[in-house]
Amino acid sequence: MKSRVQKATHSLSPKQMEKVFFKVAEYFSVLSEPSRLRIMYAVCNGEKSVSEVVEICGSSQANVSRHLMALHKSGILQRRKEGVTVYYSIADNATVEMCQSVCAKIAESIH
Amino acid sequence: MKSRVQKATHSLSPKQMEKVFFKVAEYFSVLSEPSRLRIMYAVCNGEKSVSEVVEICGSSQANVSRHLMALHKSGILQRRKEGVTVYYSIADNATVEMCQSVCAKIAESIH
DNA sequence: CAAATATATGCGTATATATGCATATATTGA
DNA sequence: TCAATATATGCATATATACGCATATATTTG
Repeated sequence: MKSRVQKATHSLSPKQMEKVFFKVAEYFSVLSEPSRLRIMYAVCNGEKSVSEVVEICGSSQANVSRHLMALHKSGILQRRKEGVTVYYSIADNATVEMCQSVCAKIAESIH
Repeated sequence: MKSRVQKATHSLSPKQMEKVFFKVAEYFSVLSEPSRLRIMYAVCNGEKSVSEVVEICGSSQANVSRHLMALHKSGILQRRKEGVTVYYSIADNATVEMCQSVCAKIAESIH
C-alpha cells in the first residue's frame, strides 16, 4: 500500500513532476545559506525586528533585510509592520522543525 | 522543557553553531537542484546503475555521474561497484522521507 | 516641513556551481 | 594485447546569487 506522501506525487504527469522538482529545489535552496539559517535561528525564539536580527547576527542591515524578505517570500517567515519597524516571526513551523532536526543530527556529529 | 532536538544545539558554543549552520546549509544545497532531486527520485524505487539513471532522467552521463557522486559523498546514496558497473541506492532514508514529504506538500499545491 | 530612524533596494563584483565536451580510467571479453 | 563498455573527471563557460556600498522609501517627531 502506498503512503499518503507517495500518492501525492504518483498522480502527477512528468511535466508536473518537473515543476514539483523545481519548486522543491527552490525551497531547499532558501535553506542552503548559513546566513539565512542563522537568521531563522534568531527568529525562532520569538518575533524579532530587522534591527534586532542585525544585532544578533552581526551581519549588515542590507543583508539581513534581504534574507528576511527571502524567507518571508518563501512562506517560512511572517512579516508584520508597526510604524517604521518590521517584525518577522515563524510562519511555517514544519520547516523550522525540519531544520531543527537536521541541525540536531549534525550537531550530534560535532560533539 | 526543551525537546531532545533543542538540547543538541543549545549546548554548542557560538563557533560550533557556525560550523553546524555551515554544514546544514551544505546539506540542504545538495537537495537544492532539480537534477539531483530527479536522480534521487529514480534511485528511490530501488538500486540503479549510472546508465539506468541516465536512461530514466535523460540527462548526460557526465552529469548524472557527477550528481550521483555528490549525493553519495553527502551520505544520501550508497555506492556499490560490480565489475565496470556502479550501482547507487538509498543510504539515508530519513533524507529521502524528508524530501518526499516536502514533495508531497508542494505537489498538493499544484493539483 | 526638516531631521532622524528603520527598512528595502539598485548596482557592481566576487564566488559557486551546473552543464557540455572531450578524455581519462577501469573492467571485461575476444 | 586490443576493443568495447561503463564510469569518472578536467576544463571552459554560463548562470545564479551573496555581499558591500550607496541610496531610496516610509514613518515618526520636533
